[in-house]
Amino acid sequence: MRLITPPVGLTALADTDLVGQVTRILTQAIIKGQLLPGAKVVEAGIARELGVSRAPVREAARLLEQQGLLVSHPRRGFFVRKLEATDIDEIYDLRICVECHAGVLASKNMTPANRDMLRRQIDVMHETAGIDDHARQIEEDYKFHRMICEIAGSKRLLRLFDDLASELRMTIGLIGRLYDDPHRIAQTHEALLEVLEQGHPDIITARIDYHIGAAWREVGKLVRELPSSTNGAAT
Amino acid sequence: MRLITPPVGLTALADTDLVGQVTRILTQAIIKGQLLPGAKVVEAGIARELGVSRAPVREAARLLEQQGLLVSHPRRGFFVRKLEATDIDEIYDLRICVECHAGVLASKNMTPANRDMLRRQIDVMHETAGIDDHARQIEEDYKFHRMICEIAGSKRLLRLFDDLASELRMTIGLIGRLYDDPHRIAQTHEALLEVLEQGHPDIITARIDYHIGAAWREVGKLVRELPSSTNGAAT
DNA sequence: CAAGATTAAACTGTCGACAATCGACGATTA
DNA sequence: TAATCGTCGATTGTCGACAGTTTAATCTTG
Repeated sequence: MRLITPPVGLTALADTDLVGQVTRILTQAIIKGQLLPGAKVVEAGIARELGVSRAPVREAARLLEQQGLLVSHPRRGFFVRKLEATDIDEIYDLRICVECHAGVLASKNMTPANRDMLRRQIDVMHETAGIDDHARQIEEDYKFHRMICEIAGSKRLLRLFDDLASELRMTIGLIGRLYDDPHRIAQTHEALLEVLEQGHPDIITARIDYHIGAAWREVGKLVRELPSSTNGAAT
Repeated sequence: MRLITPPVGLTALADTDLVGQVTRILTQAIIKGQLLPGAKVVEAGIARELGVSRAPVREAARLLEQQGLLVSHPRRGFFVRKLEATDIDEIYDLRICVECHAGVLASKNMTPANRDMLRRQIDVMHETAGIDDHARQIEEDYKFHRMICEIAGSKRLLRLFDDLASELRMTIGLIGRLYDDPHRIAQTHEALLEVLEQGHPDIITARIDYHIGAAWREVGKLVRELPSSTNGAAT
């Protein structure tokens, strides 16, 4: 069977997928702090506000639960997850494990195109370093690390990174500021890129371990300084 | 309205936590091969067969999608995921990454109680080695590895392992038999436990890397031997 | 006035229904 | 004859409703 009508290269039009939209909106609301940690997510309320029924909201909430942004107490509803210090530790610990691996894989797939992509991202980081938009700066930082996972070439690795990043984003509103000078952070990434190009697994691992470990220590310090909402959302 | 889609032979269920039950039942149906890879999962059919409405079934399907057991084609429904050879590779690659890390963490938390638990599990593996129940043998193997993740003490690490194992379980019906003598596999785990007790990170990593790598190579060989359903579940 | 009991409101879990959409099959045309 | 179009049944996406449970608000009582 031959191809009868040749494709003309049109972009598929936006699906009116409500579940996906609700998921994105809720995620943004949590990141932006409109939904504070521990807050109850009332299905009917969200549904009314968005002009949809509860069914899509419930399905979206289940997704966000699986993703770690919400917790579900049966018969009582969904609540915005409260990240404890131990959660932060777990996430950063996994990040190190995962990103070290991604780095090694990525270095094997390193092409000029990939190198340029990373290089350009570092440029973007330098550009946004001057602007007073911490959320944006953190986001550009994530983008760089995400690229490494993309280059590693494993869908599951990438999804894992996205999940972890998504959980960490919750803390942006909490922390509110970067833990170091943005330019300095960008420079750190230059060094990281250099090591990736060189391609020695041990060195890459050590470097990424230190890189993320540094962030871990700083964020951990900040989190422990905070009023540190003591309860665990249980009862 | 007649029954259009043929029943899959699912059992009835209780009346609380429907979503959880449907999730478990569908998972089992996939593992046991009642729902073959590529098969369409008709919401109404499943719902009718289980005696519930479509709402819980949809939510369960969404969970299984996030978990990688199902894929969703918008407006066309859910289908049982088809694992390609590259998927197997990704999963085992991640398993190595994750379980090496878990092993190192676990060795730090190693207590007599933990040691005994692992030891007993190896005994169980030896016991079931004689029985002609390959699914059971594989399950006991997973249990041992899961214990290591439990001992590691990170909820996220454990969940990650469960997700990966869940995806791999899909292949049990596909592979159908163990890739090696069960007793020999059990012995391998004894060596693994020994290394864990000793507590040298590098040795642990190397050992687990080799241990899982061996399974990877064997399973990979089996998968590539199969008719290897070439298409991607489209149409 | 405080603590427990009681009642009312709100919310979740689940269901059945309806319109929009998809895939299959047969009709149509060159 | 083969490719395209039109039609129809099956299935999804979404909705509004109802029962049971949880939460709060109010009342009772020592």
